[in-house]
Amino acid sequence: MVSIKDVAKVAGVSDKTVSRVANKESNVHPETVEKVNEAIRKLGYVPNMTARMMRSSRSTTFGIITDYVSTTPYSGDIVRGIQDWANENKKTVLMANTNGEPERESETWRTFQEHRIQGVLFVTMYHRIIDPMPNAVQIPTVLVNSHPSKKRKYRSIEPDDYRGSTDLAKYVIQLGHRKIGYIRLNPALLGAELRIDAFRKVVRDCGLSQADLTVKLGMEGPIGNETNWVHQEATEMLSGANRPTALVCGNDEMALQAYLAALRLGLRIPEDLTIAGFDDFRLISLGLKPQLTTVALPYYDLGYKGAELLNRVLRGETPEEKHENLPCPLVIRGSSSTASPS
Amino acid sequence: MVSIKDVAKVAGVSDKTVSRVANKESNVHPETVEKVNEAIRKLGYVPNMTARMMRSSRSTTFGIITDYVSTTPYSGDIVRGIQDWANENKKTVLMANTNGEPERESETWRTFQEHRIQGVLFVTMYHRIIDPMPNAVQIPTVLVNSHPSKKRKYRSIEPDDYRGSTDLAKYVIQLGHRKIGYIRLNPALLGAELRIDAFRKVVRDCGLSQADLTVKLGMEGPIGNETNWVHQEATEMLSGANRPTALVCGNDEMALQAYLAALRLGLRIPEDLTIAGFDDFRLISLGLKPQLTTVALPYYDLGYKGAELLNRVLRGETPEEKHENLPCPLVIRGSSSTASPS
DNA sequence: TTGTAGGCGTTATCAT
DNA sequence: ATGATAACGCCTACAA
Repeated sequence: MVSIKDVAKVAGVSDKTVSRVANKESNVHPETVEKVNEAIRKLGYVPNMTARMMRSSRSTTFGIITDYVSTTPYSGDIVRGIQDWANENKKTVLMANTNGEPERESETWRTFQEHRIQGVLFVTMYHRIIDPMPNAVQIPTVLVNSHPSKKRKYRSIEPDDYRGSTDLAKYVIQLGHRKIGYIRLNPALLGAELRIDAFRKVVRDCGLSQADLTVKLGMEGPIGNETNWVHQEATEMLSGANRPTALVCGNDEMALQAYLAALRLGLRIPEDLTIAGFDDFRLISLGLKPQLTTVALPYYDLGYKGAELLNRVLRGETPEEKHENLPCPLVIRGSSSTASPS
Repeated sequence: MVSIKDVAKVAGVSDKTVSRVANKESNVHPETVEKVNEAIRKLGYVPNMTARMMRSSRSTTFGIITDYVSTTPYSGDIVRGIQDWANENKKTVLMANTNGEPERESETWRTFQEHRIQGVLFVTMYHRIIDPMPNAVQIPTVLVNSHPSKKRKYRSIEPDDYRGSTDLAKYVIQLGHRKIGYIRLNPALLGAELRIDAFRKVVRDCGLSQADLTVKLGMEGPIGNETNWVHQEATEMLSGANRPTALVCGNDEMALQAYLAALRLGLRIPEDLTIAGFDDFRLISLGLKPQLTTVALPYYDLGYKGAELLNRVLRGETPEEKHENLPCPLVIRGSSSTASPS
């Protein structure tokens, strides 16, 4: 490989001068700069980050640890967000996936240490409580899309499920719906509780009785292999004479099930029934016809702002144990409309 | 940071000996190994890859370039496949995403050169023909999920759309269906042609007349912002007296549209109508009820075997311009059944 | 404005 | 089986 010395020889200057030019330092004679740059071009010299990093012991690499398995497709947007931030700020990104296996997680921490990484973004595919690496590792870390367990101190950046669900509830009630069905998310997810709590609170605050809100459990069991009651529950809920005029689902996958159930019962959406979901999984939310009203998960922003947060942490600008909450915007589409006067 | 010299001092040996132990070289006295390892443990020494790489100029890092935008969620599985292979083979993975922007692509090549990466996996989110980086870069590269344009020589690994579609066509015909509808993929996708060509050939080979196969275009326009005719076309196709008993769609997104259209027409699936898709986007294929028969895209394997192929290339074990095709397995689920005797 | 000396942490080479 | 010395490519510190 062509090194700084080769360039120096061709340009007829010292290697240090080449270094200066390569780093765009001031105090180099313009003519010299020109000369050196020409040599660089001629030889196709590309600086060696490895050497640069070693000498200055200043890394510009972030590590990403994910726990993806084949579920939760759009959570990959978190990584895109991180990469965009990294690209804009001249950082490089080293990535590893644990498949959720603790052994691979600790291997990864080790590898990242070996590479003298600046900091780590620990990305989970769904919103939950975690406790990364029991064995002490001292690389600065930010949790993305998860909340740290009490034991350790980590900064985190998370979606504001509670607020998003509040907005959705208010919207549905403002549409005039007074009989509302709600099919709950798997309780194993942190979002499940936040979303139903928020929804219940709004219902109460708006003066509706709890009887106007019918809540059913849609899924349960281990993530990725849950039992799914949604179609059945929705069918039952929508078959009664006193059926709800709006059916809210814990997420878009469940909304799809409810949607199918409604169509099979001959209900028109949104004229006869308003359906809404959560997550904005576009394969579903944009795939349905009419498209699905839903609360979007800010995956991309979680990544982008997570990287930003990590950067602030590295510069000592952020206190320990700081948690950021990112808004989950309500996306209104065709599956919801005002309650028809019945 | 604690270095090899610190360990040497504590263990009372030379730094080279520590190096030997760290690299598990033979010809070190067992007692010495023990002594050194204890010092390593005591000091928490972690080797510095940066320095190691510099000295031996042997990199163990693969670069991944993706062109993801927010569409095509499951293509992230390609990356998972790569990461799994990398993990199993002690490679590290540097990642960058171009968002499809050429400027970012060339920045990325540059960055990878700076990091003295071993090789690059160029991953596209959908199956298409590409021509990476017009400006010559000499890092060994394997294209994953795309086919090189004629101009340059690249190895590639791609899904066998043709074969997958052939299997699906045979299956549908074996079920006894004689009137078949087919809604085509956006012609901008490489898979579109492969899939319809294969389908047509099987129909011909099985002695059906072309009149028994009704082909409609389902989507067109720029990827990510296409015009969608599927629901409309499906409704039309299924409304006629002489309607098809099986409706095959270019992918699962389109199958969802067809599914909804069928339900709205009061058709039962699969009793009245067999529906099949392509891609196995599980949010849809497992979300529908009954679940969708489809041809799976081997995303994970593309990544895993792509990494494997790159590794072989790096070891000089693979000739130039070699293309691998990976099978797209037919996944039979509830949305398909034998044609009812009408 | 430019150059020299030295060292970052590791491994290659050659001795012992 | 172990060690001494040099070198990888770059940058820091200092000098000219």
